[in-house]
Amino acid sequence: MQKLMNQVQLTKQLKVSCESCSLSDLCLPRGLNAKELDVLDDYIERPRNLAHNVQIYQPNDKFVGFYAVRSGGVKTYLTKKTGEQQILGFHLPGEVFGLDGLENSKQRCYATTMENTSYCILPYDQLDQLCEDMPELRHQVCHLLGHEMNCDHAHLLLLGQQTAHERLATFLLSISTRFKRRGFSPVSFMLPMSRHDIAGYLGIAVETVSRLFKSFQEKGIVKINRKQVDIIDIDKLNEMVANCEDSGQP
Amino acid sequence: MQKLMNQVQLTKQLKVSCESCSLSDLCLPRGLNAKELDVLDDYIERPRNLAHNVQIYQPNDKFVGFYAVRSGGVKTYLTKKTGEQQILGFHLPGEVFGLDGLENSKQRCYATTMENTSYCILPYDQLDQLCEDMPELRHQVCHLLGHEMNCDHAHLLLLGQQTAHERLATFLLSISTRFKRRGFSPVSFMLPMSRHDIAGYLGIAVETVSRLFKSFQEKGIVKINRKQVDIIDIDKLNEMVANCEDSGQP
DNA sequence: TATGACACTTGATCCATGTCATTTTATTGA
DNA sequence: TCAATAAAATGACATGGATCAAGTGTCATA
Repeated sequence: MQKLMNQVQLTKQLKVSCESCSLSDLCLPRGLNAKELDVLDDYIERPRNLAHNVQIYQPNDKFVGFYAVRSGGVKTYLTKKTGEQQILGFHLPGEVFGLDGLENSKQRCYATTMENTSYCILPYDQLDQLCEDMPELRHQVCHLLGHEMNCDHAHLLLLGQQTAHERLATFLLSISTRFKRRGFSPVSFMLPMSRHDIAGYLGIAVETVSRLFKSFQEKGIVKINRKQVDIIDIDKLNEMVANCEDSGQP
Repeated sequence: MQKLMNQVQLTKQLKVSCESCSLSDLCLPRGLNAKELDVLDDYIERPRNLAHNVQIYQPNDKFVGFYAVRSGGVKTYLTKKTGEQQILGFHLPGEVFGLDGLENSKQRCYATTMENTSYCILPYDQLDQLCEDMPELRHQVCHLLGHEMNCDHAHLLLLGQQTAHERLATFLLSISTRFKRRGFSPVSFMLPMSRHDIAGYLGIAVETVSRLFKSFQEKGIVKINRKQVDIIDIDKLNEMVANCEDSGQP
């Protein structure tokens, strides 16, 4: 019996369809009906596995399609000639990246794994074709693009107007929210990225990240042990960012 | 004869079709054939005129579609509760804005005119419908979205990794390029935005903008008179930003 | 041509972060 | 188990821009 179960699970894993993927309702297929999902499914290039710190693409690489993270984590970034990286985004399981290739069918930034990572590819030509007959998919793609854009805008506000304290608090809350979304604890998690990458995302120095983590800890807001984060006082974090974005709500 | 000419011109102006618009090959219709253009044309809401400093939309307003600037200039921005504005983009004639509404059919940022401005609206529902039968339009929309995204990414690099000098140089070169694109002088132009807005875009203080303009002028790079900019030494400007983005090219 | 109102400039001062140097801690691999 | 290496933390110091506080110029309106 146990053996049979394993067999079934193995088959499912081998198929790795969107339908069987636990992340599908966080990912691009969200909102599609079973039939639509089935069509889309046929075109998806099934998960590839990469080790830690492997480059997935770089500027001028041909744009093949959207990438969906299944496990692990990916960072996208631009660099200065002097080497500094500006991290554009961290991409966790269920999230999509690679949209920067849409403008000219060439990638514009770098994408690199932050740990052992598996991902799917949604080839753009097929996706585009499917959009012709599937309004729902079209909307889903636009929703996704709009979402990315709004994330970038929030990131611009962070880099342009927030203090280092506010930036780190915003960052922790963002990661927390995303763990929660996947059904994990929003107050106790393992960061997938290095201090260096956090600094690159927040536009501050690594040393500042270290010092701020220490300061947050001393204030009893979080407990940090290397990459393990435990949020002790999430209200305090929310308070810290209360003035940061004015969404027009009261 | 003269009278007839005027009559013809008047008719064309009244119609204000994309076909007759001098900006159409910079704008969304770029790349569409005459027939496609004609179909699109029917759906476009014809130019509206607004005075200086008028709000076009704000967060939570219903998303109606894309906006195309015909004349004047528009800024889009987010604000902190304390009032600071992070300018997300300046939108000059021929450029499109309002894409932030794609995520949830609600605008997420503010859009305000910077001078007397006229613009067209491309209603989203119709645009989406047209995309079904017009692959070229679909590609054009994706191209546009990709472009916006890449602009935001360059802006992130600017805010996260560049010095104030580099930021201002990058900004001047960007405006210069966009004037050139429209067929105007790339070295002598009138800025449509205030010092305050430049500061908000670059993530620095107004005072710093003033001092940097002065410093650039003393170095013989530009001549600034209020909003009138004359670029004296564009090579120097390019030099200043040479290390800023590494596009992977040699 | 006076009178605000506002945008911009300039100067003086301060401080939040960056930079550089060193130590500590974790990780890897022989 | 012990280097060897890399990542993170810490300390001392420097500084690019922010902030605050006057000024000056410009434009609109009466």
